[in-house]
Amino acid sequence: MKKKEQAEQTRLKILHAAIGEIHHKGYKAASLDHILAATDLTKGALYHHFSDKRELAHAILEEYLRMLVDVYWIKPLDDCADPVACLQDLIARNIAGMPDDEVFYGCLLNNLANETSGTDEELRAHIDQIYKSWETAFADALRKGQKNGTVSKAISPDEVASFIVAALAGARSLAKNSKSREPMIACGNSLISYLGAVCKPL
Amino acid sequence: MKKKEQAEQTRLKILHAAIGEIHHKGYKAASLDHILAATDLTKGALYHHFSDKRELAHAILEEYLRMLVDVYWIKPLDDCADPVACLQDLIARNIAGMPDDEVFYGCLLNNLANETSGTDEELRAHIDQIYKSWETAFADALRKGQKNGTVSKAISPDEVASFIVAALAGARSLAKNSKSREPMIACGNSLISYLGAVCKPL
Amino acid sequence: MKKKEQAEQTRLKILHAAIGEIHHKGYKAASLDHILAATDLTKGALYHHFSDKRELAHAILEEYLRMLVDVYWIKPLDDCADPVACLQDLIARNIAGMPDDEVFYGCLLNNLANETSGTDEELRAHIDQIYKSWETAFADALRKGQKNGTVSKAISPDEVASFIVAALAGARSLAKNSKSREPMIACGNSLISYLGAVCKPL
Amino acid sequence: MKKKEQAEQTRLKILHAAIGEIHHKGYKAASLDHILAATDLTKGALYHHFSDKRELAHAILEEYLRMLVDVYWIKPLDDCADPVACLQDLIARNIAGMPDDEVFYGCLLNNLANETSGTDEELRAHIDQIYKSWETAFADALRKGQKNGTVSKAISPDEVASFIVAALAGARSLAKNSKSREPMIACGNSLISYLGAVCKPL
DNA sequence: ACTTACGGGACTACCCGTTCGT
DNA sequence: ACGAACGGGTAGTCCCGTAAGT
Repeated sequence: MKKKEQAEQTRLKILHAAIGEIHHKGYKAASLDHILAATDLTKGALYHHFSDKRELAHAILEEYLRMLVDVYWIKPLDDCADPVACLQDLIARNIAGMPDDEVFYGCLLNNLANETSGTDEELRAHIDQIYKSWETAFADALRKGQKNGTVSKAISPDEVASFIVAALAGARSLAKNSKSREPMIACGNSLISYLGAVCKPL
Repeated sequence: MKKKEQAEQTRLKILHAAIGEIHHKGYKAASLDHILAATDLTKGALYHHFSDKRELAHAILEEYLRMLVDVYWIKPLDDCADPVACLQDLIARNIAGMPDDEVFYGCLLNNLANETSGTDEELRAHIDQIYKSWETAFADALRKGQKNGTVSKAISPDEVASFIVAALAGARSLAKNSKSREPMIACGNSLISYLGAVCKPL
Repeated sequence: MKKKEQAEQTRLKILHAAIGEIHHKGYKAASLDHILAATDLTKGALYHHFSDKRELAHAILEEYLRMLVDVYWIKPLDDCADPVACLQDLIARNIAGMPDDEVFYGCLLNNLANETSGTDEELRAHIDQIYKSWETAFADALRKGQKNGTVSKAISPDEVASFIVAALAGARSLAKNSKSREPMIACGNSLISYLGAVCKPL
Repeated sequence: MKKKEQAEQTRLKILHAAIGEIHHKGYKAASLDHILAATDLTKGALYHHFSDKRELAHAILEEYLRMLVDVYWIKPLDDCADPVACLQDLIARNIAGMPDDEVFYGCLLNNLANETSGTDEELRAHIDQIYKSWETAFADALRKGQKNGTVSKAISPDEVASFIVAALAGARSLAKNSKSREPMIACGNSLISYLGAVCKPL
């Protein structure tokens, strides 16, 4: 049973190196050789654990990015009485707590989406699924707020959810491109204002 | 004198084909051979007019994308008395008027930004410059509004401008990835609400 | 004692899958991984029973192809009083009774011979040995016929035997390549005419 | 105009090296790197003149093997009054005149046919076309003989043609595999007997 | 101004074989 | 006896860029 653990360790080592390489260079520009050079492994190990490069991307989506979205954006909304306040808090904390290199390298999910969704239908669908789960969590929270009277009934939860995700994704793009935190701060402040002004009941 | 025009025509033919290929496949995945195959030209023509692939991208940025931003987002704000109304109108019209394939292939500027800004400093700076001019136009309009009393003095023009651009860019990302217009509509509606609720003076 | 049988069963399972894969794809193009995928086994099993890919080919030759030649071409000539008639009958029956896919995939022995004999001396020798036993059976039968007067003494049994085998092998090549049974029928008819016209005593 | 000739020279250099490599190692086992190492050229030159490995094979078929068949087997039958005699002569001369290494490496056309026809439909069709032109030349000659009374009307020209080609191809296989000229001599003698005994009119 | 020929390198995707464990 | 993990190497493809020619 030692072997199984060791193998899983190896798999994760490759996955981690792949995350780094793809985050830094992009999916297409990422080189499997570089990924392996970052580990102490060789081609054999890689192609034992992953059938090809696309499978690596799928694994990153499923085992890494989905978890990140879950931990940072979905889980914290469980059992939230006042979704507007929760979302404001969540946005503020996530932006403030984001490490510099995360800001400068951009959002891996967003990067992957932009680069692959046009050419790889399966990857696109996979990414879409993750984005959808993100939006759904926001929308569900807002719907709950509409029921308990903390959220204005005039807004469409689905639209607001999609808007917030879009704004956050766009801000990460701008931040990466301007090598500056400012777009994210601007986006955070604006979203907080927006939520307070538009989504609260009269 | 005719020769000069013919040559310029050739240059533009390549530029056009490059725009299409890069928009569809992405910068790295775009192949110079494919670009040329889409024209009736060969390597010699390309490398006569452009020093290398990066220069092609720079030309696309300078001669195509900068113009698009100008025509669609900056020029329409000249001589605008009520910037909030102008922006709301602009956003609504741009989203409604965008053709389907533009929606599905995403924003070329945004695609380029995501793919190249991490690895090519010059391209990043060039793209940033275009984004900045976009944001500046929005911010200037808002500042003018603050002076003539049509815009709330409580908001930061720079932050709001950055926020709007970020939201639009993010929405285009989501739309491309979900193969649907919905994220853009949601974003448009929400931005319009936001502008009305937050940026108007009391 | 049961273990031994089970192991032998495993060996045969691999051998069978290898025969199929090599027949369809050729020796070089055949993949050990594909062969194993066609069974429910893995590398460990293969390399337990066979030292390497070449050994697999040797096993196919020794345990499968030699047997086929024996059953279809050598055994039927035992105790044959009139070898010309026997050969004519044998050729006609073998061609008529050959299933379509056998026709279209060609003769495995011939395929192996063409592909490996130039690069692997041991395989070449092994294949040659099988061909030789085939020719020898024909030649011996003809010699016996010469003794009992049913075969013309003017012909060289060795040459005729070699000729028949060559014609049959060539016809299978042509049939495979033309995806048609016709070359084999033409060859069968012609060989029968040849035997009747040339090998019968005056 | 110098450049065009130089380029054609380059193309032929690659083609020649490819013929050698594929003849010696087989199609699948042939390495493009080895082919190029045999010339003073690099990948760029190869992929400028040929789109891929299969195209190389097609070029060998079209520009080399078709010509060989033409020169050695088809052209000599033009203006032949007595096809049986012509064929007998042709077969004898071709076998006698064949250099040793040609015998030992086998017939490139036959090798290609055996190795590729099962997996590449286009190559199969191309090879078939060449074999067909070969058979047709034999059959046409025999038909002419039937008209002028030098060939028995009892035989089917198409079947006999196919048979001769099959026998010759098979003999080259056996010769290659046995590293001996004997199978070809046996085949030549037997075909000559066959033609005399079966195809001559009574 | 533009074409054709070519250099030279990189990438992914295999493949065969070994080793360790069970 | 067999499974699973991994080593190590090579193959074909394609790509960007150069340079000589016209």
